[in-house]
Amino acid sequence: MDRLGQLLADARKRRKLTLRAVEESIGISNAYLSQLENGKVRSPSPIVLHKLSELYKLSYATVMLEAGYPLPKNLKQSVEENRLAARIGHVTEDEEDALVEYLMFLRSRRRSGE
Amino acid sequence: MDRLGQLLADARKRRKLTLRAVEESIGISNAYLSQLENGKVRSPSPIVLHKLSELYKLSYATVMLEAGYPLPKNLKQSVEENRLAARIGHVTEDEEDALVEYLMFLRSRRRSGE
DNA sequence: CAAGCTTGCTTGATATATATAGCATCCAGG
DNA sequence: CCTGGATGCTATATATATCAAGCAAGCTTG
Repeated sequence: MDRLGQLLADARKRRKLTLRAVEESIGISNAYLSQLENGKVRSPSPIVLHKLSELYKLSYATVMLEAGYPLPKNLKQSVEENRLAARIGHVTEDEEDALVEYLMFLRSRRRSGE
Repeated sequence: MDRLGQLLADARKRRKLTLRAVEESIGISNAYLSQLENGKVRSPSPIVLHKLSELYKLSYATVMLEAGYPLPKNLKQSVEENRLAARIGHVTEDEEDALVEYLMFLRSRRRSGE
């Protein structure tokens, strides 16, 4: 049930790194790393996991999964939604706000019978 | 800067859900949801974000990205442009037309100095 | 108006992620 | 031996995620 710790510890040893070497390299304290590897952390930050994945050359997705976090299902939905984005292209934040507001206006008008 | 909160708030309203309805639905306290939407949470758990994404029918990848978490590599790029779509949700073809037209209007007006 | 809801928000409490400091063991060289 | 560094670990402190309770403003219905 604590496979994440094992995974991280194995990977670190495979790379022949000490806890303090990792700490120096990516700025995560050796104390915390030790707890991570010994299963004493329930929900480490994805940012921590990402740094470790990169340093150890592990798949970030795999590590996230092992940590018990969900992964994005697939690109399907994103790609679908992307139709609008593709058509509109890049928008500034202000433009985005304006568009959202305008859309809500459009819809409220339609609902109340024009 | 607190775009995650905006994203989540917009999506919830689009689904016409109250904070307490969401709480009941996925077991995240309305108090915490409020803080989330108002940018008072720095690093919400991916599990929370996942539940919200599903309930609101948002792309989990987009939400994660907006929260400042890294994504598995191949996903990242395709979703980056997709913020607008996630915020706006599904639009009919007519609405899409109207939005594009409105955006062009916005831009033309700005270019001519007013 | 009053009583009672609904809704969003704030406050106070608890849990836990993460850091700093320090301990125990091991091993190398003098 | 013994001193000193390296290594993994523990203990304590601080920040912050998350919840339970409750407040304020707005509706609604009598």
